[in-house]
Amino acid sequence: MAAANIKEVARHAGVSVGTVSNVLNRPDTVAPATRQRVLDAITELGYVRNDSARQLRAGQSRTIAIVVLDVANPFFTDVVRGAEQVVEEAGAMLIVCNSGEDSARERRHLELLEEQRVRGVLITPVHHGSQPNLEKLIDRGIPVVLVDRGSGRASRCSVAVDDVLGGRLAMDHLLDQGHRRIAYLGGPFSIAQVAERHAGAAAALDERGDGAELRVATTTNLTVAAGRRAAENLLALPSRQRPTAVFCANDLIALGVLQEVTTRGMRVPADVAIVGYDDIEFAGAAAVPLSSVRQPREQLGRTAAQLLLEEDESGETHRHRHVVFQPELVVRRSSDHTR
Amino acid sequence: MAAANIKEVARHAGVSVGTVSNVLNRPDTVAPATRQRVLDAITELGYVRNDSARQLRAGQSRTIAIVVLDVANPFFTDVVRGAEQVVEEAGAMLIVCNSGEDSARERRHLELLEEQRVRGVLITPVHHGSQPNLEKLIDRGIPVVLVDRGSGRASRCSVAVDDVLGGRLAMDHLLDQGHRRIAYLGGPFSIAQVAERHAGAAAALDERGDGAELRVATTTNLTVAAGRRAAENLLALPSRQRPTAVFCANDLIALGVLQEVTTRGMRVPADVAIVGYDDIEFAGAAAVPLSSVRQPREQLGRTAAQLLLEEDESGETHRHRHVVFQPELVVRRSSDHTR
DNA sequence: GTGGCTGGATGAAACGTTTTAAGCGCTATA
DNA sequence: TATAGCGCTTAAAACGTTTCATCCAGCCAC
Repeated sequence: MAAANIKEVARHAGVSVGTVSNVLNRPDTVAPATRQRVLDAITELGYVRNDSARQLRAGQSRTIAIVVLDVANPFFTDVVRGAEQVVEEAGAMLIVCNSGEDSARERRHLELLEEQRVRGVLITPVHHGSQPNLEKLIDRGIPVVLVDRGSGRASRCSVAVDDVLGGRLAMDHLLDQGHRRIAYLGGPFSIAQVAERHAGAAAALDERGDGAELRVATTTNLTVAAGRRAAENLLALPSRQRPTAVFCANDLIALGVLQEVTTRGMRVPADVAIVGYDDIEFAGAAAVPLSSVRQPREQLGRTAAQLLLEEDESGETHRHRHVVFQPELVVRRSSDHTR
Repeated sequence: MAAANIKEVARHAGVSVGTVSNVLNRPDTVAPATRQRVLDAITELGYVRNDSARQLRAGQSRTIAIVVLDVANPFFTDVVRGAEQVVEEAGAMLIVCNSGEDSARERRHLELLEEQRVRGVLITPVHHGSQPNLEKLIDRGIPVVLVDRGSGRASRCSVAVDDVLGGRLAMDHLLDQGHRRIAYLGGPFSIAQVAERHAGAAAALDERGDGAELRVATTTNLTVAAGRRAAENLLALPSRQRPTAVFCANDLIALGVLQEVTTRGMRVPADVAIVGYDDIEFAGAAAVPLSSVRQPREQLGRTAAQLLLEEDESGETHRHRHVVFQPELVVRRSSDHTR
């Protein structure tokens, strides 16, 4: 069956195209009898609106995009679910794009999204600095909301969790536990979260000033495998230099470290204590339940989507907002042997 | 800056619209000097193609959709990553839709996708039976590939892992370990995988015929929380009836069971052995490393996307194919105390 | 000098909607 | 009997591309 268009429907129902369009978009402006005839024709022909034509005419699509660093990271999947709720309530559609922490892919996605004239973009950018393609979207008047990045920039809204505070919480806890040789694992530092969590940890350590030291081991990305590799190097150190505690930039890294440590027959937390970040669902179910810094993930997504819709509706009068949530430390056995 | 269109670019470069279009789509058919002038105009005006108009004219979009049961399930995120690779190589774009195991949402998504005239759809349907919206897509000539569902249907391609075999592997293993009271946890049974894994387990048990029994506990969905709830009920049974082993329809359920069992101070595998399904990344890192049936997830996604592109290109001459992969049992401590 | 060919550019049609001004047949009011 | 207003429908323009038939100038072969 060839795809029927509005014209055929009109012919079939013995009305004009305009009327069919009205039935579709403002049903109450057309007489009941006519409306029914049109609806019958629609079902009979199996007519389905052509969204391209619609969008072309409207100049804008009804889809909102979210560009995340990693679709397979439970942190982002939860953010996506939160955003989804809000977007669907608003009758729009959310499409998920995966930059994979690769800024070339991110650029490609943004280009395509601009071509598609999406209604708005939620994004956790790969790099902190300004992204030309992102600026271009904004110039074009497409609302952009930064997710999980507290930008003070005036040109866009943002939602974020205070990563510096999160780093502090983790570090204070480890210091309280008596650790003095501590490592921070994560990377690349071009990812703002990685840098800020570190900054918080470093600041907390400085303020204590009790001679504890913080060693940094940079990873190439934030996956379980990367965590394992980083742990290998750390554990190879002579025991006098080896850190007694590790603070990881996210839970995937932390799980990798945990795997490597136990594989080598060392004990957590006795030999090495571990604190992760994100408190993903699997953290509590890990071999040794993982201490982690919890973030309100779904709420992050919901709020981001709300800000976006708000901006889209209010247009010129919109004032950009920056919402910052507070993280919370969840202590489990991986950093506290009394549990 | 107002969105410049091709007409303005043409005026700016002193050529016709047709020429600009040629520069964009067949650069070699236009004289180098002219081409350069056009390109300059494009960058100067910040021109970006309007995809709606393009699609309208072309009658088809360049996006391919994948509709999954749960974006937060690591099984599907890996399938998505596999599909993504292939789709992007082909210069198309993959959009991810989440049905959330809800058939109304699935329908809504399919409607929108049809309106968008997507180039093809990869889908793990919520229900096994025929989905009218899916049939409609196929009628319209849009290729559909079933993912993780071995449909013998002639009207579409499919990729799947042999779930019956997977169920067998798990059950044979548990029987080998000496278990005689075994439970199967999962649901709803309207999800084909849930039903087939059970069927495999039941068949294996029948063939042995050594008086072992299989109790079924149905869950409302396939999440960690559901696993926990189901485990609560099982563990409340008097110890003479309580199963000594649990085979779970997926790893999320299994992790939930594991959490509940350990929370109650019982031991895995001594008191209850557990086997999961999917072998997600977190299975090996669980409190008690989880035995699980492994599936080639990324390959599933890649193959599905390949079949789709193949069908899209070959058109009428295409013959539908059904690719079935073999699962593999990974035994870890949760079902084998000797490890 | 004519005819044909070629590389390059053009103009117009077409894709399927939505929107807007205008038209039509009525009834109610003056 | 005009006139205004109302409810419904229509025709046509517009959205921004791509494509295709056409055209033109220059060149070569005869």
